[in-house]
Amino acid sequence: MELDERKKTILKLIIATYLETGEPVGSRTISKFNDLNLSSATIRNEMADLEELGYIVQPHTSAGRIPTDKGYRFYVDNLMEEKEEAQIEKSTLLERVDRMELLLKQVAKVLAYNTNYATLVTAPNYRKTVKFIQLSKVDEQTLLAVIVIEGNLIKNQIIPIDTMLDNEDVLKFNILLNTFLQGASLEDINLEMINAMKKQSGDYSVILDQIFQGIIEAVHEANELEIYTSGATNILKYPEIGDIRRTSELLEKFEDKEELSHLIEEKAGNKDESGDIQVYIGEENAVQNMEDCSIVTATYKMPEGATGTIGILGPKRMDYKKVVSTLKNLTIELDDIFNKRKGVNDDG
Amino acid sequence: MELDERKKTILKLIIATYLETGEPVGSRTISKFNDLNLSSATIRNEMADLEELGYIVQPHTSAGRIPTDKGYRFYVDNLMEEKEEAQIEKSTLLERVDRMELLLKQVAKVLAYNTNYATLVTAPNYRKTVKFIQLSKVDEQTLLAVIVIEGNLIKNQIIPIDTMLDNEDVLKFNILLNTFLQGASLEDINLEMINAMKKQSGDYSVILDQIFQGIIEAVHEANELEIYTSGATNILKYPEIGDIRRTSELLEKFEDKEELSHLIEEKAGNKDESGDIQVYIGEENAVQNMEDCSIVTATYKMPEGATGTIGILGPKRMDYKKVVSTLKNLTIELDDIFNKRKGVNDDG
DNA sequence: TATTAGCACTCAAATCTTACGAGTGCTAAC
DNA sequence: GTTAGCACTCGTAAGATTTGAGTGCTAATA
Repeated sequence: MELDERKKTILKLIIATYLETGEPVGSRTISKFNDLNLSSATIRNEMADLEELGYIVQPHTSAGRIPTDKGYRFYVDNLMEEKEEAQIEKSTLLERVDRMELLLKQVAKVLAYNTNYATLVTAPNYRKTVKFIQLSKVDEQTLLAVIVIEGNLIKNQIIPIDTMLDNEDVLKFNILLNTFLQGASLEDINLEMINAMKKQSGDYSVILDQIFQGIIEAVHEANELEIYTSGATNILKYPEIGDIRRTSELLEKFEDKEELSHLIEEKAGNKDESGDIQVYIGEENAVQNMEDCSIVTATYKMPEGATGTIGILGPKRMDYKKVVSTLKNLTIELDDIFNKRKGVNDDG
Repeated sequence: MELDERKKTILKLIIATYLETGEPVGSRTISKFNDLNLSSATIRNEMADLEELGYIVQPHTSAGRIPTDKGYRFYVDNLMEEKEEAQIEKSTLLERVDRMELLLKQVAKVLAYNTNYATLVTAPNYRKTVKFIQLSKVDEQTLLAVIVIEGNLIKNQIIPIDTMLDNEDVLKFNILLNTFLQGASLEDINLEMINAMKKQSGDYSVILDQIFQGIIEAVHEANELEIYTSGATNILKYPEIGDIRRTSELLEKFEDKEELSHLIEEKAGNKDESGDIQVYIGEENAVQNMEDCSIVTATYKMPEGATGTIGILGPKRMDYKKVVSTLKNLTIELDDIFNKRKGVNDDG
């Protein structure tokens, strides 16, 4: 069943009004809009239709209407025109972009600051290859492995050793490690490669084991889907999300990166074009305690084709226009940084 | 005015009961304790005295009594005997202690897990000296400085450069940097030292500036009072702390490391013996929104005399016994790690 | 003199009552 | 197709009533 123009207009007005006030919207409120020139009775008839079609609902008999998930969905897909907002955040984002970790943290922060919602940012899912390895002797019992992953993701690993090593030995190890591992990704580092390296290392194969363990740990850590969040406490600002128990459970969930990554990964599968906006409203998130929340995400893209996600979590009653335009702007900026700027992902 | 034995017993029973139930404690409840053998009327008289002395108070005329800050204080100082609890957490803590940062994070986590309160851990205030510096060339435009601070606190700094450097140059820089900076603390790195180094570096004094900037930034960062927190959302579990607004403000405050450090630094000044427990009850924390909270901290000590703090933040009505014993146990473990174990703070 | 039984009193919390009003659906007239 | 009018619904807010836990005081008791 298609909605005629008038129904669309009325639905749009209802949702827009509800987004602003948070109160159920009555027929008289809508009839007061000048450009409509309809009495409240007419609006009531239309509203009854819209309710029957499942776009709006009455919290109780003698109340105005509020949007259903379906109503929100229709609004987001068909009725909402995006705000073309001034891109104010530009200047705040541009510092210190030389390390991906710091950059993404900053993105999460900026987003939280601009929207007042809880935000999350996933690192791009690119094939994380080793750019550079440096093994150093910190003291007699301790080695330090520094591993720089493509994108300037830096991992440090302390490696305790039993055997005495002189600087000469460490230098040899460095050459060995870099020869084999530079450009390799986690999947490349298999038993075969390890054995080949051990063979070349001669007497030191025992210590090489220790070193490997450390390095694999570090690379593995880097390879996990990393998520950065910010503004989690913003969740508490929206009482509509539920009572304190539910809110607090949601908050805990939000701080559990493990769980969050499931939530996001699943969604990210849908579309891969940079700038694409995905909106998940209420029950569309099949997660407990999230019936009154919406998640809005945007995909950003790196030149190699890897994609990542930035997104916000807020109440269903949220300023979708603003959120979408903010996300779009940020995505554009991110694309810009990744594609034009030097540093973050230098193919050096 | 001194409290006689019976008043002490009654006060202790009142507070213990209130800690358990959370309800105001009436005279009849107390009179039911077998070993007391007093009627409720007698208890009422005693209670009236205790109220006059300021140890307990009635929330309203027809209610039982609850402890005042003064009452809690007396309880903590004089009435509470500590639980000698089995030290269950021992085994969980012992992994990966080779980097101070990871260790302290883990301490915060274990503490939160064991107490169900929000926890915070400050790094020891020892003089952070440079143990080791490694400058590496990651690619043509990028240097990476790795700085290991005493205690295996590791900082990475990406340094973009304009000038071409070959490996020979980098090696020279490394020798120069380590010669001057090893063992130096932040305060030692002054203009004089920098100038001396520049003089020795010959042609490269421009690039040295860039390197210095990076290193100073990293050392500076390491030198800040670092605070690790965990279990912040536990604050939401205690409705007595206030309505949702106050709780959320408190939560935000708790996540602001800056503010937290003030809170803790000020307290830490009091005592310096390892294992010392400090308790701050309600208004004793002159901080907004914390009137219904208590903070319990313990001081741990490193062999060189540096001290740090571990502590919890919870509602005034908390299980002080358990918290104190948990903190004591953890402090003992930390002391143990710092003093006997190798790695975390090796004077090598 | 310390303790206790008894009793009137207080007051928060729970329950019920009432009034209000925003908003609806329906019908009949335009 | 639109609208005016009206009876109806039901959540909310403001009182009124009840209940019960707990007190303070007084007079009797050991």
